[in-house]
Amino acid sequence: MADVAAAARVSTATVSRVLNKADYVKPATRKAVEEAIAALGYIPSGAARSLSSRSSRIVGAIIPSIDNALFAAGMEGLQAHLGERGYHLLIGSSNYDPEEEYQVCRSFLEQHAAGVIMMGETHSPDCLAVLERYATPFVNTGVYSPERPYPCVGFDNAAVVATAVRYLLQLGHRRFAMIAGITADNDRAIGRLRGVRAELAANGLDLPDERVLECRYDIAESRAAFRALMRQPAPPTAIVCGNDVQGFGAILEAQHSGIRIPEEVSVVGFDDLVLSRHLKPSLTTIRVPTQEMWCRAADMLLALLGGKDTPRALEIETSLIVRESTGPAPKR
Amino acid sequence: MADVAAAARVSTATVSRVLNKADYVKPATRKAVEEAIAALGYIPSGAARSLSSRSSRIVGAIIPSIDNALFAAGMEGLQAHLGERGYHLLIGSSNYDPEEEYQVCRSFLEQHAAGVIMMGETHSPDCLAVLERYATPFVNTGVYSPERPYPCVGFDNAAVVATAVRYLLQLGHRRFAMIAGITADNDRAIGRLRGVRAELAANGLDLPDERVLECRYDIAESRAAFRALMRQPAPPTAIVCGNDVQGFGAILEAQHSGIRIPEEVSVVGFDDLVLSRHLKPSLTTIRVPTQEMWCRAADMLLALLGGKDTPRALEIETSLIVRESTGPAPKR
DNA sequence: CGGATATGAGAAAGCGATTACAGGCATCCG
DNA sequence: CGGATGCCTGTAATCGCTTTCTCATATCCG
Repeated sequence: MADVAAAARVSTATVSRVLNKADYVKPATRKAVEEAIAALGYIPSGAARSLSSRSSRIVGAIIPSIDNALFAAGMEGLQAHLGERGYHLLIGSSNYDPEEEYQVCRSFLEQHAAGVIMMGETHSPDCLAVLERYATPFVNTGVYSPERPYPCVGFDNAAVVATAVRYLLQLGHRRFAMIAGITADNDRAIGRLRGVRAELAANGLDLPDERVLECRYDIAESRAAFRALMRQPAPPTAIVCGNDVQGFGAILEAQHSGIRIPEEVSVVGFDDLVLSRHLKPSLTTIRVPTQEMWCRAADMLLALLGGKDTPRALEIETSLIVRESTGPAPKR
Repeated sequence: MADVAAAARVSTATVSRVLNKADYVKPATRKAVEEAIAALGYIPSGAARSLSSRSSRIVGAIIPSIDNALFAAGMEGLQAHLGERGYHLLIGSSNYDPEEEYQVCRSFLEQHAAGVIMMGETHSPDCLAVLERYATPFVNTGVYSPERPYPCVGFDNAAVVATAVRYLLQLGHRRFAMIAGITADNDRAIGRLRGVRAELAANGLDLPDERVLECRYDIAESRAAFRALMRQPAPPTAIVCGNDVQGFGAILEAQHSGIRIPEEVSVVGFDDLVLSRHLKPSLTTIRVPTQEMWCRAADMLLALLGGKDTPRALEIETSLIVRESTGPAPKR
């Protein structure tokens, strides 16, 4: 910076003013500084900046796994969105483990993250404590709980999945099963399971434990789960999956084992990944505008950061996308 | 840090020594400091650290797109690998544009990245210049060019794709087509196209322009490309795809339009994504150990950083995975 | 037992920015 | 024409840490 200042024959303070757009700087001076910057190929030091200004333009996002089309798409959108606003995105993955989430969070704070966006609302006490201690605001995504004190952007997983269940009920299905995500420490997975149970109960139906299989969001495991469900003495006529990847597993396993979807069994997913519309049969699912969700979460976080007032809970609209994997319940 | 020092009744210098593992610190002193750190929930400032030590434990990775299963998996592995070594990973996407790559690179340098890993070997001159100016080492991945001066970890795309072509030739195929990635500014896509052309030429076969369709790594576009190829007056009997996503497009389009794979046409992909083995028919492809590639690239970068000597070009082993999407050329 | 040699810890000078605070110089007004 | 005002720019302290000196103490050896 001193080099730039010398080249432009000004002080470093003036260079700083040019860099930070603010304040009064005579156009001629500004031009001279900008030329010096360009000529020297100068890149300001983010470290020195955030040290000196006690603020960084860094936002951290913690997702369960980068290797998941849903989160990857979200990060792609979030990065672009933050980039346009002059912020940098730090990405970390928690592997669905609150302890890992806490560690990632610490590393973000080490980097002076101005704010953090996390998936879900189940966080370790340590994590919340450290965010509190460093006065770092955060937003939960993928969940909508206006009654809780934490800012969130998302939807009510239980309520949303219930719409899919209602649709299946209308089609005449009475024997349901669920391929659920691992519910341990995963409020979204828990919510979806609870939503299915509740909606069925409201209609006088039961979802017995043997028809709820938990597995990871992984095609091979989901295929195995689907196979196991369909081999039961009285197989379900409708299977609700925790997300689209599990839905893919069901459809692909059906293709391999000759089970006809939706004639023998209907399948619904959750998320509406790109592939869902292309499989055969295409997958009925819940569309979640992921990128929008992350961008709105970023907006909320930036508002919190800027001291602007903002609603502390934002509901994201989802919709049921009916495709080929669901149909009338087979006659028995 | 001063608080910690006060609590442990030592100087900040000693706290620093404890934090940085090195130097002589009496066990009792070390223990006192560590307890103070824990008690106060102290997190050292990465900014101050890298400012003061003129070095950071940050590595930047620039990939074309986060929203691509291949790169996402790579980043997942890379992050874990770097994390184990006490490094942080910064991820940026270039959107296949050298100018964007340059901008991402600048932002990494702003954050004092100690080194950078980039995809491919086609970079803007500005990008190379700025890395040079800030004495920041980098490694190219996904390519193997020992004759070039830049460190790289990957494979020879042309040579690797040629193995798939040879396999198809053995099956009796003579009329080839290719669904290639967009070749502009993409040396991997160019290499794969060149490899197919060269291997065919070596066998006296031609790959006319009308049987080479470029499209993005996107299922919808690839489906359209497959459809277009199969509607030609004399459709190909073998289609080489630029990557697995394009292969998925081919298989899914075939499912929808009733074209039988491999009876009517054989399809090969590239990368071996998880889905490839689960589709029906499953996709013959080239397996690329992505995570290993990125981790080896990280190792090379860290060696460069640490001044250790290391080969400056490392070849990653790939292999042809034969599955159901390829078969003998149909009799005409 | 005295002086050389390790060993452990502190003082203080930066690292590269930001930002009060201060001040120069036109301009403007009475 | 003098002083107030406002625009622009510079000086220097500061951010939280690392790291070089420096020094005190403990250890060792002849």
